Amino acid sequence: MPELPEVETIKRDLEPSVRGQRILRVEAKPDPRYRELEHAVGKRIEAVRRRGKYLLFDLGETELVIHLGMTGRLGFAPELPPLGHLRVNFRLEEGWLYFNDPRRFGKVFLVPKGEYASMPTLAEMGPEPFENFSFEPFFEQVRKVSSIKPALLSQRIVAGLGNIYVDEALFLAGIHPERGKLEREEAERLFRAIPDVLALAIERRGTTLRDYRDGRGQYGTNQDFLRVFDRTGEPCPRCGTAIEKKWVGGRGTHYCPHCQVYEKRTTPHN
DNA sequence: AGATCGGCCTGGACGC
DNA sequence: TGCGTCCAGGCCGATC
Repeated sequence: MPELPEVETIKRDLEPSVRGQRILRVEAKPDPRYRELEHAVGKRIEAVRRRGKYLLFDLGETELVIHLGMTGRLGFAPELPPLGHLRVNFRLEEGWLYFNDPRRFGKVFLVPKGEYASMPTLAEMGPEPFENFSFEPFFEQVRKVSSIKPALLSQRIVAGLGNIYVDEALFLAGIHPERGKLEREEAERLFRAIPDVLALAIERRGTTLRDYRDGRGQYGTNQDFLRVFDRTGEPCPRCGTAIEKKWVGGRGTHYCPHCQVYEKRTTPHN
């Protein structure tokens, strides 16, 4: 469910509410997805950060790592909301930090600060698209991949893209999702498109297709601005050709068959 | 070493 | 109405 823009929105919503508060109690059923949480009791939340799609709560020597999976929803409220799948509840000094997750793909781990061995994707996360993202290392990677979409979903080339924003960025860059071995000009377009797509989605507080809510339980608005994702059969906003859907790397993939061709272009695009 | 596939879960949409 | 099937924003480990 949540990709970088959604997680960033939640982070910005929660930080001012929970920073400085002590964790008084933790409620969670025994489950390998919710690990070592008893050690959070008594700790103060010193800061809230985001890395890719992961939320990191600094508790001093330890760190609370939360990944929302597909349907996870994290929020802060004076009282626990009446949600049907509350998995982990943190009682703070002034309210509750709650984690609701119907499908239980999410994870809540307490780890020694920076110890991410139990979460390989986080441990091997690529650069943040708004911080240390630079073109040449990006090009070095994408010039070698066999298929660009699965490569971007791996989080190793750049952090934070999921199924929605990969499709949107590839559309904006005019690149077919299965294209491999990108040339420099394609890589340049994609390198620009990634932060563009993500920044606009953050401004719009994320994309709510079904489950996503921000840190206050509200919808995002970016779903109204998607160009290809979930728009199968609708006209391409650039050329009018019907958007197609196919399976790439096991994920439903939306693209314009006219603007995003598999072969190398012989004429400059846009 | 890299790519691919199934598994993890529940709920909603759809077809009959 | 009810039932079966398929699909979903992500990650991980096994296998080729």
